[in-house]
Amino acid sequence: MARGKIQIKRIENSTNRQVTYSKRRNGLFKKANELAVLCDAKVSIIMFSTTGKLHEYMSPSITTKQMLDQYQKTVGVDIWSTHYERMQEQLRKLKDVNRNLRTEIRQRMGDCLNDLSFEELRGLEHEMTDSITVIRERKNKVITNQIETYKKKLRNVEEIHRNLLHEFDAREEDPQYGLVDNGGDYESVIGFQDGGARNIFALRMNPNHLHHAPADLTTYPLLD
Amino acid sequence: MARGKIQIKRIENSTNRQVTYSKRRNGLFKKANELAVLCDAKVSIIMFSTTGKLHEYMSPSITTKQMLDQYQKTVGVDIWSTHYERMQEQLRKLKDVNRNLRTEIRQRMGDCLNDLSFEELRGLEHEMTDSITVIRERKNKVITNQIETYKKKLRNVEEIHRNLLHEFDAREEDPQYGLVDNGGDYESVIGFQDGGARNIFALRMNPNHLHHAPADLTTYPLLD
DNA sequence: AACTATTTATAAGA
DNA sequence: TTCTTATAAATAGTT
Repeated sequence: MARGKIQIKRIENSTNRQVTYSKRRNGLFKKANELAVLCDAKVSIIMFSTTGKLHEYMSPSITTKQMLDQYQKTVGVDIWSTHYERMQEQLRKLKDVNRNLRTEIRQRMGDCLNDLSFEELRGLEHEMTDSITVIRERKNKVITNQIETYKKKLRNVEEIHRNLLHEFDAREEDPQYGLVDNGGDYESVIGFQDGGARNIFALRMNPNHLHHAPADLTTYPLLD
Repeated sequence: MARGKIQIKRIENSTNRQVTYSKRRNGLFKKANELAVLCDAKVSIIMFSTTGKLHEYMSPSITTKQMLDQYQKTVGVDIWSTHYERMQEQLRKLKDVNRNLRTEIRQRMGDCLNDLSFEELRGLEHEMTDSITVIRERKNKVITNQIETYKKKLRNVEEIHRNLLHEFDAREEDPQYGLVDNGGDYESVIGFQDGGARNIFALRMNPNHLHHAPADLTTYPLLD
């Protein structure tokens, strides 16, 4: 628009195009700013050059996000919907899976059996009976291991006890060490063994008094 | 910029401001289009007037969505992250819940027992034993009901059979009806009872040959 | 919406 | 990139 009129069509000379892009971009942003100030409007310009470089203008006192949120609200179409779609699908699938898992657990707890056929009930009973066998074996293994551990600890404590008694006798026979009396409280020495002796008696408690609190299904919210 | 220079500041006269907004908006869009064509660039202008009215310009051959997607990709996802955050949190929670449910089922199937203490194993065993009782009761109720149903159907079929025989005898004594012989295939009549008679024999099959295929845990993907 | 005096933008050259 | 400048384009105020 100076030194000669030009056709409005793509500038073929690359350098020329680049220069014009830079000059006109500044002009456009200046005009945009004047418009925003003069008319108290919100103006947003986003542009990409051929090479993919981003330039943007925003009215004073507004962020890009505010601008685009308002745009979204005004147009009424959710610009970001496609970005949500995959997530929403994922959520839906997870909720389904969740429901199925929950139902399966309920059935294994004796609830929600009304939908099961005779064959399914037979299978479930059979499977659970097998599982209980496994659980019982594991339980016995655990308790056996525990008892073994306590036996070893007990043997250890007894050994220490014997040694102490032995040393005590030796000193009694040789008065040069003098006689130390702590009231015969050997427990205090045994106590150093991490309370092992005490726990042995704990095993004699009636196990029926130990209560198992299974995880409540309601502690896994479905998040609807 | 004609007939006198103006200050770049908000135009107080409302009508004047409105007119200027309209004129300059057209000018801005024209400039934007020239720039887009001359320099082969993608240009997007979004603007709101004081009254909230929306006007927009997009380069030829690009949609608003493409433009904003490219913008998003260039700037980074930070702009939309707040939109995602709640969903992502939801997804994370659901996956956690899912994992817990899965573990619980596995334990009830006799897997993953290594993390359980003796008390927990005892509780699980006890609980499952109780559940099996419930399942067994339900199973027996179902099969009892089924047997009752088949008994009724059988009685019904026998009744029909008797009536047919009776009618057959009556017609044999009264030749005016003529003699109809379908080869003695009374099954075809019994068959009308929804195959009931046949199913009765099905019950005599060795139930051990019926196989229960429990839902495979792997059919509930975790969607990581 | 049209006109037009004037300002502003800018193409080409340095 | 920046400056210059002749000229095209935009537009403020008016009709």
